Order: sequence, then structure tokens, then C-alpha cells
Amino acid sequence: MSTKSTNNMPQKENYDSLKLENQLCFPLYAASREIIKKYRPYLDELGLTYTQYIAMMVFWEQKKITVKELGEKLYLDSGTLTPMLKNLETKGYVHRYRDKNDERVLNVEITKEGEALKEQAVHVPEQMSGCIALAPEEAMQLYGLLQKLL
Amino acid sequence: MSTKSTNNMPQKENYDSLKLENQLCFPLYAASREIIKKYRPYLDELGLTYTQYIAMMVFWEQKKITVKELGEKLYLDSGTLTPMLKNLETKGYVHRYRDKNDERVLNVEITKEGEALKEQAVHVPEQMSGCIALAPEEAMQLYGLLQKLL
DNA sequence: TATAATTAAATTGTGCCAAATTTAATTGTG
DNA sequence: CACAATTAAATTTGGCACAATTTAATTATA
Repeated sequence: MSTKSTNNMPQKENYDSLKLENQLCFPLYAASREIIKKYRPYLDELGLTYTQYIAMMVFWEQKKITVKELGEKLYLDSGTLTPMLKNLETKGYVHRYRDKNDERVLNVEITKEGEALKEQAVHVPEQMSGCIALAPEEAMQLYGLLQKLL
Repeated sequence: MSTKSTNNMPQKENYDSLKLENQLCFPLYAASREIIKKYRPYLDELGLTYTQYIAMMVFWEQKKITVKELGEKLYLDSGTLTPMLKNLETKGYVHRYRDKNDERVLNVEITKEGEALKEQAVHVPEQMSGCIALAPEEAMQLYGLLQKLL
């Protein structure tokens, strides 16, 4: 038998779980946006948005990838990636072309201009490192917890 | 004197800082979106988006607040809040009115309907708790690190 | 081999999100 | 008081983010 509602006394429900300060997702969401905001002045110099920047990171490591694979890496779908990759293509940093063996698949490959951008981009993490108010071991701890969440 | 670039040997720059796996911001950004995605089925039942939900959390605690104060709490500006609060007003959950003492200020106050929604909303954190793959002490740790970031 | 099912991108529509600008109200200073 | 500076919202604009749908290509199966 439940200990709840077994009498007729007026019950005051416990709403603590609805307090903003008891949410884990909210500081996650807020911190994410605040940090991306701090990237902006540095990314503006490259002419990239944050989403474009993390996509370029993939290309700097891998040169060529399909839209599907990129989406799995970045947790983004074609609704976000298609216009963003077209934008990167317009800027001249990637080239998009259908796969010869399977025309459904779109390959995206980095260009020379995209590779060259890496030289400027390498300064972004340097400049950002001063913006993060965490000790190295705390950053590692946070990284581990976030990976566990994902 | 720096230990770097003191000779004429060809240098290979270290690009490790540009690897996706070495980013702290990216898992933060991805985890935030993935968790908000998990909220959706439960929030759909309330007819709220995640942003509307965290705004309602503030009203459930405080009843009345100005747009400016709400923005400070949620790390959001008027460009996001104005249309979102109009939407909540249309749904009948809040009432918006100018401050008598300072017409620049817009007060937002929860309605009876907004208060009533709390009864259904209280089940959201209950249902979500099963979706988070962290032990309670890990969650506390994560919470602390995120607060430090903010 | 038809055709049904599946798959990958693209498209569409809604809702953020934030920088920049505008509007209106208030405050500070000569 | 006049008027410059400041402040709070609203508006505008561009870029995501994602659910749902559509289109086109491929694969599986009767």
C-alpha cells in the first residue's frame, strides 16, 4: 500500500523538481550558448559560424565525408546540414558531389581553400582557452561526464 | 627566450587543438541538444517548447517578473523572449503589462491557467529522470562544473 | 522482374537565438 | 527647463535546429 493519499488531509505536492535551480539540463543549455557566444568574435574573423566551425573541424581531420556520416558525428540532421554545407560550398571551403556508386549519397570534400583556413583557425582554441574558467582537471572531468551523457 | 621557432627547421604545426575530440564546447553543445530532444515527447503533452518550459519554471516560483530580469535568469534577450512570451500569453499562461512607474518595463505575470499547468508539469522531471545516464553524485558534479562555467 | 520497403538528402514550416537597430520612456547634467 | 545619455522592449535579419514530408535512388522480395 502506498504511503501517499491514504488519508483525507489536504496534501501539498512537492514541486522542488520544477525549480530552475534543480535542473541539470538548464545549465547545460545555458552554458552551451554562453560559450558559443564567446567563440563568436574569434570565429567572425574566420567568417564562420560555430556550426560551420565544428563541421570544418571534421573536414580538417578527414578531408571527405558523407552528409549522413557528418550528421552522426555532429548530432545534426540534413535539415541543418544541407543549407549549412551549401553555405560552406559558396564560401569555397568544401565541394559537394553525388556518390558514383550510390546517387542517394552526397559526398562533401574539403578544398584547398578549406585546408588553408586551418592556419587561421588554429588560433581560435588558443584564444578561447583564456575564456574558460575551469582548471585542466575540471575540464577533463566535465568532458568525461558529457561524453557519458551522449 | 621562447623555446619555439628558435631554429630554421621546417616546423609542422600542432593541430591537435582543432580536433573535435579535444573540444569541450562541442560535447556541451551536443549534449544540451540531445537532452532537450528527450524532453520533447513529455513537453508536447503540455504543449510547451523547452524554452517555454524553463520560462514557466520561473513563473511557478515567482509569479511576476520583468522581461529584463527573466532574460538575466535564462541568459536570453528580448529577441528571444518577446515572441516567446507573446506565445505564452496567447496560450493563456501569462499576462503582460507595462509597469505603471516606468512604462519602459514590461511585467509578465502568471495566470490561474499557468498555475494549473504546474500540476501536469510536475511529472516531466519524474519521467525525464529515467533518461539521464548519470549517477546522482555524477549529476551533482556535472551541475557544479556547469555553474562554475556560467 | 514488378513492386514494396528502405534509405539518403532535400524541402518545408515553426521556433528559437543573438547581433544590430529602432522606438519610447526615463534620467542626468549644464 | 532643454537636451544628451541611458535604459527597456520590440523589431529586424540571418542562421541554425528539428520534426515531418517529399523526392529520388537502391534493395529486398513475392
